[in-house]
Amino acid sequence: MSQRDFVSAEEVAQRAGVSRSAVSRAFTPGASVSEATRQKVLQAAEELGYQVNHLARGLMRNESGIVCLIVSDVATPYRSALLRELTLQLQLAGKVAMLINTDRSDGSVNTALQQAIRYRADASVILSGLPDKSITQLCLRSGQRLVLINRDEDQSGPLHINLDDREAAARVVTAFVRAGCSRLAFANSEAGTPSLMAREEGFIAAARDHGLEVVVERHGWTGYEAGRVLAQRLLTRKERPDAVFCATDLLACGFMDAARHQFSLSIPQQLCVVGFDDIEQASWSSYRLTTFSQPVAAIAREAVTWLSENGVVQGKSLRLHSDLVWRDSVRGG
Amino acid sequence: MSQRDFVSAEEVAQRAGVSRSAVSRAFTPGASVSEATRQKVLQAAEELGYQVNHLARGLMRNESGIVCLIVSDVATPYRSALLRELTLQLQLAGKVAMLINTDRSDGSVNTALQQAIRYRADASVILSGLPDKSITQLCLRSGQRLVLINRDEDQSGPLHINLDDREAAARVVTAFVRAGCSRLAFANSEAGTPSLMAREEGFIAAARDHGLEVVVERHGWTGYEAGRVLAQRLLTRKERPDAVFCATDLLACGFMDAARHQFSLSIPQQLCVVGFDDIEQASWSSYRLTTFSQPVAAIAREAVTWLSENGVVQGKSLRLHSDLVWRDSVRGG
DNA sequence: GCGCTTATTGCAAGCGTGTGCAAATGCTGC
DNA sequence: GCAGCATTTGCACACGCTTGCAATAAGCGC
Repeated sequence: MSQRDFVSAEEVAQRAGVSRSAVSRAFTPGASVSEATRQKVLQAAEELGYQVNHLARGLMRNESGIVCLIVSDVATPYRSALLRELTLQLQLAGKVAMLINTDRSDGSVNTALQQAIRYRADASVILSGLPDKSITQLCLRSGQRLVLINRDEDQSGPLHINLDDREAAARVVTAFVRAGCSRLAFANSEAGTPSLMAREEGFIAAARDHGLEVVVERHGWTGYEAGRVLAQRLLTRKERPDAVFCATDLLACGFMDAARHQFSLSIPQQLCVVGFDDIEQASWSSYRLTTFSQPVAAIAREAVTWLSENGVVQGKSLRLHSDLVWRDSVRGG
Repeated sequence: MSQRDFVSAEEVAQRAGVSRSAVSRAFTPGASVSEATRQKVLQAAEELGYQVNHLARGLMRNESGIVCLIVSDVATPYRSALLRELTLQLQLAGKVAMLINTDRSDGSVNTALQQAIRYRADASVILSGLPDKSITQLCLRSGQRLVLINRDEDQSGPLHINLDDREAAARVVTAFVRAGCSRLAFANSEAGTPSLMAREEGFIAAARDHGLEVVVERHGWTGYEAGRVLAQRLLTRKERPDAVFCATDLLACGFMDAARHQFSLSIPQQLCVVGFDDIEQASWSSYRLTTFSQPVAAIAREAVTWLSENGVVQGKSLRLHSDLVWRDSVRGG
């Protein structure tokens, strides 16, 4: 262990010629200190470079100020956008984000939550995977709040934030039929996330309402490469689809690239494509993808306000709306 | 404040019928406990859902296990890739990442570092911006380690990790002349980051060695949109460049899209483009961009091993090599 | 059983902070 | 000057953990 020597409140107190409690109070909003000593303390602190020890404060207050963000595939555009928004909002609310990267194994979310408990995080936000019920129970019992984003699976304690995936999928169908498409396809990943499945099911159901069948393919883990493979599969069918809804923009990008460069199809003339997430790349002029925007800012805002409410809060379930942003990958926008 | 009630070592001790110290030792690798009591403790802990309080442990051990990652523009492909690698390596090393989002204002890195101090982070890794020397001094004096990635600016305490930007830039020049290009341009952002400037200067210098002039344009903050603007500026010159080195892949993507869709230029026939970072999009078939790979994994590994060495460490400066990955945006790869 | 060494155990102090409580200080009106 | 009050201040304990130290238990050769 290296030499660690942070300046403590004691030293500040001595320099300012006051008691240690005065120092503590000077850094506690709303505490009973005269302006005079407050200034003395603040100056001494400034000179010494004192910063309140949040480990100790957290220990006393039983409130660490830490919020744990549990997420896999951080490097993915949608995930990182949500992450940015969350950290931003958290900082604005005076909290700080602890980032835990999970892989796709079941246990990894559990260990992440245990880590959150060890650091006595005020709350955890889960963006990927699903923890065992026993662990969530432990969290709630310990007084740790939980936010589940796009994880469905209603439990009673946590805050659930979901999108209107099914309705969105229905809107895609009407867009496709309005564009004159009839051979619909859905390109999904094998991840089987609730929100992805909701899009798939919603799409199939809405198509059926229009008397249309849907060809579904699933492959890989919601990335660009998977999109290419799905294109390979779907575009080589004898009845080639003329409209495909991709569960994700990343899939859509891969799909479009394969469709154009490998199958020489022109979009939207020969093939209409819709994605989901509205990642930055969807707006790039090589894609100009029609897609649904994830209301990341709203999600983050809802999450942060809920978890910084004081008093005992109860879980609730929010369903946010995702706008269809029209670009050029569907005819007749 | 909500009801917070985590289970403490005391309760575990009671249930296991041992003293509180025994519990502590059972969770401390290498401590002196008999296997029998260790098992008793572990079982009781399991039953109660006990997790060691790392706030308290950090307070005692003077070592929080927290490493602070300070970064702006998290949602950017290169940044998020580096972030992923860092969090991964940190977790492997038994540390946990605290993520602080900075904006581009000068003070924001400073406040971020203060936050790091407040949580008594074992170390901070700075991916964006540059802290005031007074703050870095405070960190080092307090025994907090500092890693600066691609920030140049040699100070003595921290670990510096940089790339061979100048050499890389020189390699681009030779690639361009080998492709028969003669009207070189450099597309940069206004950010003025040391590494970006090193690429610019290296490029100009190497071009001069070949008797070539370079047209330089700078705009915006290293994003796709800025790339489009730069294309606008550079491709409307009477002497239109036939080879452009973009300081960043993101710039390059914007540049390529504008060049193709707006100026109807074909790449690499009429225009050669090289980027930097090797973000995922660079490999997408709409771009197939020749670029330099950032050795993110190596960067993260170096950073984490350095900051988890024990004993007092001294700063050092590492310069890593970035490979040129050849794709199709330059003739004659 | 005894003396010896060695592995375990419990006690208690301490890490840096917040906060209730009582003492002290300042202020007002007379 | 003094009583009466509101505001400030310091003391001391608590938070949950680690760890040095002394005490106890265990093991061993005789």
